[in-house]
Amino acid sequence: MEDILNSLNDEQKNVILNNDNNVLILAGAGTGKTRVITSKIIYFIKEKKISPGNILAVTFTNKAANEMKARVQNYLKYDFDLMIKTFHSFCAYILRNEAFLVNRSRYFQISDSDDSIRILKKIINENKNIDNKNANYYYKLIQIYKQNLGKAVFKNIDFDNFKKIHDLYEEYLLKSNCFDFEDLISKTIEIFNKYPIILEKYKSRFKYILVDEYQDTNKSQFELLKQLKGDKNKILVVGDEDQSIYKFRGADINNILNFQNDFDDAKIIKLELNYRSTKNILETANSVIANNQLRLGKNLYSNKKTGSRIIVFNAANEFNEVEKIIEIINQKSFNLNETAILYRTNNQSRPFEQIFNKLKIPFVIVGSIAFYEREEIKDAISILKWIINPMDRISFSRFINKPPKGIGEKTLSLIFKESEKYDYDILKVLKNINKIENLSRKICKKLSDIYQIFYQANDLNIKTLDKLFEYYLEKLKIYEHYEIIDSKEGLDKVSNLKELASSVKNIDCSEEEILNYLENVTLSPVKDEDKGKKEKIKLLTAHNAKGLEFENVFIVGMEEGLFPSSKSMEDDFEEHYDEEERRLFYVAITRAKNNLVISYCLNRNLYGVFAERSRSRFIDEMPENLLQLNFYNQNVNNKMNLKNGDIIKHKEFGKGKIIKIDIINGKRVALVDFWDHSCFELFLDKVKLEKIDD
DNA sequence: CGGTAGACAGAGTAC
DNA sequence: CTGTCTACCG
Repeated sequence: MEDILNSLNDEQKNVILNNDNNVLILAGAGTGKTRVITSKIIYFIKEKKISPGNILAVTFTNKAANEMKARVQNYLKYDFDLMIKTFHSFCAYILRNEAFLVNRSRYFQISDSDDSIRILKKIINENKNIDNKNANYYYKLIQIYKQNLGKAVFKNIDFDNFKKIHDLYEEYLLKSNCFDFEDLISKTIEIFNKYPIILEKYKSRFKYILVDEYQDTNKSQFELLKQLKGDKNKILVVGDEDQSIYKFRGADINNILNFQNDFDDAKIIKLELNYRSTKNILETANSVIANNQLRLGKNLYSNKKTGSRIIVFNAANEFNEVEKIIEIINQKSFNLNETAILYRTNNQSRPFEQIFNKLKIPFVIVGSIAFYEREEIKDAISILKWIINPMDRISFSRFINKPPKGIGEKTLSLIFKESEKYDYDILKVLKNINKIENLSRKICKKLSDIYQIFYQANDLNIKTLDKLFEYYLEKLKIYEHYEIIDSKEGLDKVSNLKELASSVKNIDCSEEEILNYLENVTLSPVKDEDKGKKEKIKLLTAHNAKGLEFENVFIVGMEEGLFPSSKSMEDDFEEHYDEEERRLFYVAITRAKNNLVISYCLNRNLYGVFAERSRSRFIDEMPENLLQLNFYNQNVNNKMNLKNGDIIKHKEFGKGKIIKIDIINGKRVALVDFWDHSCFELFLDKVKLEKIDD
């Protein structure tokens, strides 16, 4: 233990040695908070002789949880049951034990947002009398409603209409023996409220509750912590209000701002010594975030060198931006593996992918869970989900008609209706499929064939999950289904399915293992970053970059409307409307250890048309004396090198040919012969033209 | 029921 | 420009 304490600075030691209070550790970026939290756990176990089973540590990502677990176990050198989980997996754990109290079995499956939206689409289609809003809209409302534990918090919506859809959706989940993401939290709370004896069980078990990323907790997660926190146990939360960037999924920054009021004897300990970034980078970050009002306040300092200035440049458009970045990388000989490109929205990766591919520059898109969102992967997983939980309507609907065999909405409705006779067990419906009237002979035969596939699997005694996948994908003709689509796409899908199968070679086919696997896949799919360690540039969103660090960081697309995003600001027309976006920018800046480069485009293709952009307000908040500015303000039409004879497209006038380009009063004017109009003179700095190849 | 064409709307972050 | 929804036909 001495060695651990010695490796900590005074701020950090303070955390370890303070055990009498409920504590908020206000930990700035790069101040070693993971180290502190794991040291604390080790201290509890070794010095305070607290049994590992009495400690609960909650995080937001499985990655963080696993890291923490690994560090603690590595130090203590023996295996024990450490309850280090994400909010969602912790609640799933409780629900596996107590689900019957909310009318589910322990084999419940988790409906992800995609599944939930499918359910809502179905409901909307079947109830033509409801408001014609889309499924996404209702999904969002339902999540908010659940996060607020059933309090109607919305203004300006038809609550009765909403409630009707909500109730139908709940019924669907209930009959499917499923929970959605928010249910995991809210149903746990419901159980704790209804059955104090159950709550008491967990409350007395967890003597110490540690919470990571406290600034990201939402209303229901806060409520859950409040429930678990009794008179006798202590809570220690770690967070940074300046890194609260998950408002869109309900995170409430007030939880961290009000910690001292919410818990008695609460003490705040600040960690401000940053180990990550150069002084220049840190000072830039400090200046930017100082513009926020909603803060507890802290000022990071660094013992590292001053470092080079922050490069800020602009580019003609998003392709030019990529080219300039490549130039900088080459010029400065950045190590690709230590270089990250951060953007606000996922689709901004495109120009990078295109150009990197063309130039054979190795890259990886980090953190996209795209693999598990693919149609074919979800199909395959839905088969497993349905085996474990034969009530799961949404999973059943997903694979049953692939390849197409005439089983559509109508047949499904009949099957679901019939399932009422068997406690909603759809497998039993298939077993007795002949008993359904109004079902064509053909469909009946198909369904009973499918039943045979599932029935026979029992006799085969399949040992590992990959073999099980192979069996069903083969027998259900799903490989065939995708192979028949004679295109690259179909082949990609088959190879993705094979990849999925080979990723589960080591997983046993026991019910418990499969249950566990399905939960992991839904709550924390393995992300691409984990695969392969080859030298590659990382592409990722600023959100995904949280918690990571790189030698060299590029933050691109720093334009008004994009970063800060206009969408995000629509949500929030209050006083502090751009603060969340500023925090996100702050998170992005503080990822950089040594080199930081910021860029924006003068023009960007949106909806297929080039639109002029203006630079982000956040750029102007960076201290100019720390920057190396590289702006040019050449008009982009000039940059396009328009010349006589070029074919261009104008938004209003359509296509035309440039007859000549003149300079009038210092401005470039093009005379264009439009195909559908006569000739016009256009000031090139005023109009938006798109050059066309033909 | 399934496939497709053509209209239409729509760019945001994710457990 | 791209993905999604709708309407219609086989």
